[in-house]
Amino acid sequence: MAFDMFPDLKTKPLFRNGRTIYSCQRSQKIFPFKKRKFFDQSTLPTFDGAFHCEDIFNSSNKRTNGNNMVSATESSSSVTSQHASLDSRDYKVKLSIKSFKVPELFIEIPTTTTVGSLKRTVMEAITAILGDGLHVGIFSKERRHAKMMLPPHTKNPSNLPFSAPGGITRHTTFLMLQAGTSHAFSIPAETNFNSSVGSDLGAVCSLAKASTADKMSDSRALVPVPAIGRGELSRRIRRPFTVAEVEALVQAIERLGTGRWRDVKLHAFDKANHQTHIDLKDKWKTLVHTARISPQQRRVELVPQEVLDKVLAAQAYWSYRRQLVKAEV
DNA sequence: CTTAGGG
DNA sequence: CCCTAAG
Repeated sequence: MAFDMFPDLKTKPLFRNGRTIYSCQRSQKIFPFKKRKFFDQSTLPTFDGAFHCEDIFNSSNKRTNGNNMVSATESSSSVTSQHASLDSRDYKVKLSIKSFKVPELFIEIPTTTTVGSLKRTVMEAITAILGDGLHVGIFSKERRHAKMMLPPHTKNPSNLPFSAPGGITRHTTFLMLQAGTSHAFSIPAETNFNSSVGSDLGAVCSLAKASTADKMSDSRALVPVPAIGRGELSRRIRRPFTVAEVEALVQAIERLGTGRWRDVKLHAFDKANHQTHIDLKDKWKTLVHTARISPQQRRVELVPQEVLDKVLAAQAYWSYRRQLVKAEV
């Protein structure tokens, strides 16, 4: 069986199964990535840095000609191919590729790399190598570890290197290549540990973040990627609200109500805090939503239930007041 | 520039 | 978080 890294684009798509097709629509914007859910739906149950795919030609389609030959790369990957039937007319193929690796890919990554820019950087590097013939998409799956498995008595683990109340955010970036057939490889990517603490007062101060992203500082740059020159496309780095910030927000809303986000920002948050009044508004929106859904539907309990109760109460109160005001007019 | 909502 | 129509 012939192996070809990137089969002809004109050949029939190998994976017609809806669950194994990864279409990378890059019609408008490549980012933001909101496909996270895509991976969470157990789409890739065995995707632990490895790649797995399979396709079985329906036995009814017996007269399959050679165009549907299964092809895959053999570069440092283990491929297992098995014919379900010895009958040549009954052409069934089950292909499984695990541990697909791309050797020798060095990418310069600036020390201040964020997950977002890292995806962009990798994207550009890949496209630079492969050219325009392939569609390249990068998806990231992130996990949040709210519980750091600390001893019960360790209330405030401020002695730990990275002990953000919200836990450590871990990112894993997957690269999906598509060209008739789907190849994929993954790279572990970790950057940006955000750390911030809030005081007991209303004001919230943010500490300098600890960045650990210069692991590749001395890596050979196979593909020179401009570290700058794409500022317009970059997003702000994602900095999840800490519990302290949420509490400060809730207190401010209780006092000022919803709809005065600028004041909320001014009163409850330190001037230097990175969260803008828009962020506060957005956060309140998600807080209300979180408070309304059942605890089971929430992911890791970042915000204490007690605080969420206050959210609901405040939201109900100010929502009611708004109705009154509107009615009086 | 701030709000308010959808993206 | 971003984008933006409306105040």
